[in-house]
Amino acid sequence: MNLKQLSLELGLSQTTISRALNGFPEVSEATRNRVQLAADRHQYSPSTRAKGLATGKALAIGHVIPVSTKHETMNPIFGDFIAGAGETYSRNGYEMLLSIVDDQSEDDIYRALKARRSVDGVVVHGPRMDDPRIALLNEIGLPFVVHGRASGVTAPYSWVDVNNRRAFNRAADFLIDLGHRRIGLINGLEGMDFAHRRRNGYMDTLTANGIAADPALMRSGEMTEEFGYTSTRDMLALRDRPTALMTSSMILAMGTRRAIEEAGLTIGRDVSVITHDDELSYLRNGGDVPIFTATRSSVRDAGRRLAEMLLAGIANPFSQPQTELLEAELMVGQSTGPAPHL
Amino acid sequence: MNLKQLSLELGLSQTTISRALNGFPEVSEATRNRVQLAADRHQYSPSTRAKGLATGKALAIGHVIPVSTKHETMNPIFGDFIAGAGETYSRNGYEMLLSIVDDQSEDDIYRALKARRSVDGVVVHGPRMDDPRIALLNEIGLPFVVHGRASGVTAPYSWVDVNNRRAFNRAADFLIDLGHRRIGLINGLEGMDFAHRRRNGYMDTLTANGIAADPALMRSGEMTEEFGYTSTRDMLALRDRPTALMTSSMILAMGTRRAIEEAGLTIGRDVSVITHDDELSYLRNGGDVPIFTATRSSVRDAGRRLAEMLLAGIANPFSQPQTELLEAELMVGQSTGPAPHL
DNA sequence: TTCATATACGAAATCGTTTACGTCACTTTG
DNA sequence: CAAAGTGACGTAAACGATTTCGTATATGAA
Repeated sequence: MNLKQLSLELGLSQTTISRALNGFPEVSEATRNRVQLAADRHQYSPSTRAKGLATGKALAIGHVIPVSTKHETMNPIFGDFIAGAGETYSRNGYEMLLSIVDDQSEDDIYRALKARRSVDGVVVHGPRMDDPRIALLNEIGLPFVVHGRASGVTAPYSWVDVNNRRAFNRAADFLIDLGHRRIGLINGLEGMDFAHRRRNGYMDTLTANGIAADPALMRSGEMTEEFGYTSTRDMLALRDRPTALMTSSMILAMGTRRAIEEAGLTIGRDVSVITHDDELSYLRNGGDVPIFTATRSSVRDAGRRLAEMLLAGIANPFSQPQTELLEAELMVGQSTGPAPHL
Repeated sequence: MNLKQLSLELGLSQTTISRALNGFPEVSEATRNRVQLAADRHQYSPSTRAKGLATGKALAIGHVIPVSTKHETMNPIFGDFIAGAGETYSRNGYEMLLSIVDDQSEDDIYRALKARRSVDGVVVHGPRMDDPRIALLNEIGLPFVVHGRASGVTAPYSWVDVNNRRAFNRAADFLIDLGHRRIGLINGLEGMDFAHRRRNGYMDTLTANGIAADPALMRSGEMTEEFGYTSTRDMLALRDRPTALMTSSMILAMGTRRAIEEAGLTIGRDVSVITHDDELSYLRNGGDVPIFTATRSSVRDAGRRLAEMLLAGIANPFSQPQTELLEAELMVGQSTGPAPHL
């Protein structure tokens, strides 16, 4: 069913029908009702393509998901993030376009999305330090919001981020208050901006408390269970082993737990663990009492906020870049306790 | 840059340019090169919307991701699955449209996708038993392939699935060969078709070996770590506790491990565990030697195959429904051993 | 030379909307 | 009562491609 067919059936012009359905004032309530009824009856809904052509808007947002070519790893937070964003999109009549792309050829994708005019804006996932994508998107003039930030990029841009530094400050503080002095960090890949900020938060707090950061206690890599496991296992094998560990994700923390238990130690007693928790729907951190003490911030919520910000920016093209810094809560769970006397 | 601008610059008609770029024969090689060069120079790529309008194809595939309204849970395999499918799409010039939708209002989404003509076909995720979506899609005439199957649906339809029944047959057989008789099952939600098939595989093998299935040893629910944990904890508290457990996902298995270790038992000695492993990129089941003995089948690969099947079906509208049954490998890891004498 | 046949290109319709202008029949106003 | 609004609707031109017919020139055959 299309406009022409409807217009024939109703004996009205396509113009009137279009206006009636889009809520324009220059159409009487009587005919508007008549049109609406007929449209419902035939389940008419305008062709996105034709509408897009006519209006010049795509009514779609692009998400470009980088997949590491080396390990083919896809960030597990991604699912929940787009679940949040998708909510906002559909509420506003937008569609979501997904591009999976290896992190080599990202540039081309953004250019192509712009050239083909298939989206009105994009979300930048997994920003790295000095991320070149921000300059690129500014240059080609495609509206965007970054999930996270890119240290080193001076140009203004819109972003939604968790206060990673503060979160890891507080986590480290919490451990130090419990008497820990040997605190390890198992972090995401070094080039990722969030990992950089978390490490800074961790190191600053250590330094502020007169603790020298020990490179042997700092690991960064792809955030898999396996990496959490091997990192923890190696650190626990040190003669001067850590009494506490901070990890950047629940999945890393699960690997950490495996290594701790395999070493015959008890989590929360022999080794304390604090993890960052993105509140992934399938990885809930326990019920009433969290399993892991964690810095918690919902990535799904971040998706919602970011989508709203992007849509607002598109609706109002001359607005200034917006930013939003989400604070993580520190949830005390069963995985932390006073430092043991070794 | 659009066709008209290019045509003005080159002194050719839009027709010729379109034909040159789309590889039609009625254009001389000389002008084809000239056009190609100019197009490259200006980074011209045709507007998806205009092209779609003109050709009647959307060059896009829709993925409708159901999110359980009750628990807001999103299936963790989803990310890797679309990573696989996305590869195929971009290789064939297709885009991927994502709709996140609560499992109530799925019908409307399919109808809307059809009415708005925004996709050429859709992927059905998470089929349930007697899933009504298959009849719906057949009725409205939108090409589709199901990831999984729907027991009870008699109409033919295309699908790609893992041989869940066989996988759980083999896993149960393996445990029985090791001497286990009390074998628990921690499965996905009862209504999900895959869960049904896995349970059948499990029960058949038990029955075939003269073991009565015990309802106390069978659990099904949302496949979270938490559910794996509580299920295992409860089963281990039984006076006649299981010596082996089968779980439907790595994440469940991690919860299972937590409960086993918390109970002071050792995995692979006191309690054996076999899990199904979808080879999620961030949840690799160990390195050379798998952590968990597992029935393994790559969901990313399934995504690739399914996307190919769907595109083929769209290219050839009168073809018969295709099906593909992927076999899972049994990988022996460290989580299984001979049944202990209780 | 003439007619058929490629070869290489162009004009214009088409896809399904939106939207800038008309238009026409009634008020309303001075 | 004529001019000026106003309310309700229609005409036709976009939007940016593809595609169906043409058409002009060159080539070959009769």
